[in-house]
Amino acid sequence: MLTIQQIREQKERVIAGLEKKRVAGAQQLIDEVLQRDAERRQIQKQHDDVLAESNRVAKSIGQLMKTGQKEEAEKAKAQAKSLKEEAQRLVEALREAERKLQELLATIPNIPHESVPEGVSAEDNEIVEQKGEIPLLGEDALPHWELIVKYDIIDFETGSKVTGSGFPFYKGKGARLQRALLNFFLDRAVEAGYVEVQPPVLVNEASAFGTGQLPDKDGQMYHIERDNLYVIPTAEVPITNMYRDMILEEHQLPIKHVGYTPCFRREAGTWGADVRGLNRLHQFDKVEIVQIRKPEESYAALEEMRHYVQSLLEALELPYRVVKLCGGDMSFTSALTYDMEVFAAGQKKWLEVSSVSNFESYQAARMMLRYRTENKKTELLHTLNGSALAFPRIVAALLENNQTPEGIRIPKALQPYTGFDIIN
RNA sequence: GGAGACGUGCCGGAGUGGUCGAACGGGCUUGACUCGAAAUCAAGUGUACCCUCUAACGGGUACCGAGGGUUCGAAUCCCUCCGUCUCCGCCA
Repeated sequence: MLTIQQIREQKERVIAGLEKKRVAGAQQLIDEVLQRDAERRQIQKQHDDVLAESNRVAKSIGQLMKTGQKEEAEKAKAQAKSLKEEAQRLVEALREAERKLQELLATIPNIPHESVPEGVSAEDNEIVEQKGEIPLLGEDALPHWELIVKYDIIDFETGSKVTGSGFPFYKGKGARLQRALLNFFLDRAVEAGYVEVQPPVLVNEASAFGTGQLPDKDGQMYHIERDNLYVIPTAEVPITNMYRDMILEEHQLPIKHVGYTPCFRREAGTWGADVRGLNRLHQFDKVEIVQIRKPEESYAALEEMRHYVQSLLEALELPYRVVKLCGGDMSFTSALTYDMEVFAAGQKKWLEVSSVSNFESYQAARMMLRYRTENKKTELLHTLNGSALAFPRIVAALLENNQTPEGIRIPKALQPYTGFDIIN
């Protein structure tokens, strides 16, 4: 979240940022935050003063007892008691003020980087780069949801029976392709300097809050009520939260991790004609990269991550474009996001396969993730992450773009991992 | 799942109601000594919030797994929860 210090010190910048993100009533929101903050400080001052007095009296009682001044001690006790009662009233008011302030702060999204374009929706996003040949297929080119049936490699109907819609089975070469992608993506990331981790796929409430899924995306996650655990929507959550409540030393930085997990999303109310087949699932596989950086390095790291993801798409010979999201289309927690979209020639659509974001100190503030600077100050770190990559839409594009009368060709880079060069 | 033990600062480890943010040792930082290093000696060494216009400095409050309670006063007593370890059970 934004810290109260940030809001106090850079009020105008914060308001302008929220407006760019199309937050309604930004000015009033920030005014309310500042007013609540002032209230809180005033109450805390009173509370601290009363407690300080109470502590002084309590200490003097100890002295009086030692020197045997019983009467004096009794008098002091009575005084201490009334101070204590006053403090108790104040502590309740203080908690209430803190709770209100925190609640309000938690609803404020991150503010965008200055380079983020103005805009309200995906149509205002800025295309930064486009690479690769868009394949010219004949009129008989099939979308992937027909190809998977034709070659019997992914089975949605059985998944519906066993679990529900959006939970497919991968079979035969389809399953093997998943395994190939997993190893391919992990091997590449490790070569690029990311340390592999295999995280839990269930996280507690504090972790879900730490990376910003709670309270903003409560309805998006599966929740296990009995144990109060959330099923992760992305590996970002457990991996970034490894460092929650930590003060890192400079020599530990930068931190770079890669992890594979299945991801689970309820996607309530988002089903429609344009999310057929693999385009949107409740369970899907993803390899995620995460970096934790000193603030002054984070934008260089973002570019590095973006180019790394591009190199994967190039290795897979997929035509893609890089899109910089506009203010209105960005996520709650992000300061700058690049989406990577591949062209799927069967459905003739661009599909988002990766989203690479710099959260600056937004997640770090929620997680209390800091480092000690050279002059021994503690300072919030910056967190970043990106998909590298999400499997289903990659598979969709591979199937559609590489279909031939003989079968579906597998790109060269993947062949050592699949053990075959065609699905037929 | 059952029984028991335990949870203190960067680490080890004291502390069973008052002057304890916390002995002692190690580590680390700075200084002295040295051509330099080692050894030795001395000093320092947590986090958050608040107050002082800001900052340094200073002052206050809170924090000894978490949350409650008892008390004028709790790391120390009581309750609940979480975690770790040992034994038994179960099991991939």
